[in-house]
Amino acid sequence: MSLTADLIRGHTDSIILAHLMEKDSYGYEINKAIQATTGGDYELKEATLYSAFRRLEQAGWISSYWGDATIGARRRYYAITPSGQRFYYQSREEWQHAKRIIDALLP
Amino acid sequence: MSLTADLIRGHTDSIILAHLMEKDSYGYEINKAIQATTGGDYELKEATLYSAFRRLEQAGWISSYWGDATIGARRRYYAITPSGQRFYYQSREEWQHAKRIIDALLP
DNA sequence: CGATATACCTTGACAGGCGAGGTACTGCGC
DNA sequence: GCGCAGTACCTCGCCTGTCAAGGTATATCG
Repeated sequence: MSLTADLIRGHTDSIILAHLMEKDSYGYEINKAIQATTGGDYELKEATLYSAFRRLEQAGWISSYWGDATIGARRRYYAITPSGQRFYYQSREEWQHAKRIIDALLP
Repeated sequence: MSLTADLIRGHTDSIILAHLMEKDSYGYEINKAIQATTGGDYELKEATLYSAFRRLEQAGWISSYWGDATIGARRRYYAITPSGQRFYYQSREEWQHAKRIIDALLP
């Protein structure tokens, strides 16, 4: 929801990478998965999602390839790279850290 | 630290309000308090702090008055308003919510 | 045939964070 | 007496991430 959007700002990259840790995926599917795991409480806006893909690919944390487009709309699949995996683990630790800090500051 | 800066983005307002819940305070002191409670792990940049004050005052969540400047540099004190208190409690709940969402998305 | 769902993408505006720079006063050491 | 560190405030302008709005194309179902 829009309520929490500002607070989750900055976590988009990690959230996307988390899904790519499981398996290669594409934009639409990732977004559906996020909605599913949060029970509809959160979703990425398309513009946010695709600008994140561009950012992540430029950083070398993901790579992309076109899926088989013999049927249906073509899909651009993304795969996480080794450095992307390292970045993900690091981001998760930073999240744990940030969480502790914010919890300490909001008594 | 710069590491967590992006992740805490968006929590500046709540963090400031949290300190004003205890007592009226001024910029410099609030920042020192944040550094103290986080053991130096986090600090607000001055520009961030003062732009937040402007934002919060415009929103009617805090009010300001000049402290006694008979000695030392003058201080502008800030006090939280009733609507600011309501906003603070609401923000804290939203943080709990956002925390749950992010935890669910970063397994 | 039109609506809906899938699936992608771009543009441009906006807001928050912050580096860099500035002001002014006090107290300390040399 | 002078410079420096600490206290305390403030502004300007850039950068980055988000997202509303708009666009494209295909498959399915009634």
